[in-house]
Amino acid sequence: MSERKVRVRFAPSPTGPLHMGGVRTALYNYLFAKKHGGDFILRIEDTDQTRYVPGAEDYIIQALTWSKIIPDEGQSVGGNYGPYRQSERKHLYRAYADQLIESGHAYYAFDTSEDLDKMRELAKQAGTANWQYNHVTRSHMKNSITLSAQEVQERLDAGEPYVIRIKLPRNEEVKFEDIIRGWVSVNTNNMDDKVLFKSDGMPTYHLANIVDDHLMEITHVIRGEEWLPSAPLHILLYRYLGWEETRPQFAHLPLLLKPDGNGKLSKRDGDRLGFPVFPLQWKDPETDNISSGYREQGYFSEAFINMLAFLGWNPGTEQELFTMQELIDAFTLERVNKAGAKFDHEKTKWFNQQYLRKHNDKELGELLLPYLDAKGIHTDAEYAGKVASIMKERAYFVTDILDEGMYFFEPPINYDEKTLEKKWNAESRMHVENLLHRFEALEFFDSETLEKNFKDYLTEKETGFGKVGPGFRLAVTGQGMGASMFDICAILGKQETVGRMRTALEKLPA
RNA sequence: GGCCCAUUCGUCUAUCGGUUAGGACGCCAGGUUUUCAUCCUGGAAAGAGGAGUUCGAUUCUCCUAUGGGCUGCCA
Repeated sequence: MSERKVRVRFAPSPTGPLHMGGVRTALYNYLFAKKHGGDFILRIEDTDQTRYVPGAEDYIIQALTWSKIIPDEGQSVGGNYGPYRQSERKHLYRAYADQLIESGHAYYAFDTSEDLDKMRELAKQAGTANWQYNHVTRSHMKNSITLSAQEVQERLDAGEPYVIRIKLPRNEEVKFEDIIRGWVSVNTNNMDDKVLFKSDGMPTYHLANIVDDHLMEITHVIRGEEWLPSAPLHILLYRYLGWEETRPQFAHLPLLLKPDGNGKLSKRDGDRLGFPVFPLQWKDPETDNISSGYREQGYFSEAFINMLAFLGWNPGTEQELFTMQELIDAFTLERVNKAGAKFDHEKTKWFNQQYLRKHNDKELGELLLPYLDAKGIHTDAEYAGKVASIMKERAYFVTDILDEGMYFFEPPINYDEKTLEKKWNAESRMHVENLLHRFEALEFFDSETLEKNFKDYLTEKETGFGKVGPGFRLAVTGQGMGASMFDICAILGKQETVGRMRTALEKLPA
């Protein structure tokens, strides 16, 4: 057992915006690293130049920054194991592919993509299993196993395109112990001779991944379940490269599933079911299509992260609200589930509501200012904070406070029609008029005074709340429901309140 | 099709052989509230099916079913 410092990496491919499943993978890596006093490394796996999407790498960094998953090493922060972008490490990989050829664990293959497509098509038409380049079929293909050494050399010298494939042994059981899943075993007869080095001079994921993890001294590979089938190949690569001693341990995470039906959560599901699948908004550089993001939808990153942490992991206690530090302290890979987790948007909203309540009124007031500003309303954080203090208990998002409480910031322009129809009549009109006069005479305009005064009025008139309240609310807020009228009036202040009552008496039908 | 992985309330999950199978979201009912929301109380709701091991299986093994992943010179 080595005493190596824990080093993990998150290795996304910049082929588009990072989706929430990717953020969770990054999060688990981060939590594991911090829990063990280790390093969290961000490595960009851009070996497929055809799928490169401009802006994707920047998006990944911004998404992690917003999520407060901060890399210790990476292209943007530096480190002693760089570069951290595989396209800039291109020169490193070839030597390892050559090493594998020399040791007999890899070979040149000259078959073109078209050749292979044809083979697959033929197999499909014959109704047989998928065609694979493996220990059986390789003896019928153009490669350095079937061709003479001289012909191979001639083709190489002539600059003919080729790839380098791993040469898998026959009928060998490859076993490894996954931290989350336990022992996993695959027979090499069921695996194929994967391409390690492409004809464009770039390594494939398989080679680059192993080489980089080794060179960067990665101790634990924590990645999605979609990699489980190729893990045995990676095990073999470590063995053939002579790196078994320092081979990282593997942990394959369960997938995030769509809320309804089954299958991996995808961008489409978010559009279809009305929730974001991306942490940040993303504008597709080609189509200009916009995909919504949690940040733009008004989620606190802490709520988003807390929710993600619980999708596939739990601490075994009944605590559900965790700060990042608490997550770090509580996290263990052993408590990660094996089965995929369906995403639940309702629970996500609930998490946000919980975090909303954790903020004090002043903080909420400050958070409201930019939204108010956007509406052309200029006020101060203190006033917005007062509004937040009585509106926050009915809000899931900061913006709910405005959606349901715009009347705090501007007088009602329209009055709720239903309430107008049902509750506004000669009697309620008279009550508002009477209240107006009483309120005008008040010296103090706090909630308690107003309530007492209002109730005294009810007693005097020998009437009930139901006869007076709705009309009063309508006159001041234009709404039929909402927070305590006394709180509302106290915040609006005497002048504004009586002014609105007066306006209502003028504007509303007699 | 083949290989691999998985399977507890609608959803996220607890349980590491013996529990009235617990919690949370959501849902329903009642209470509080002038109203809405909050809050409080209560309720409905689960071990895929079948064998085996065991004094005893949700828990261990096997089979079946179902679901998922992979099966590219993509990651």
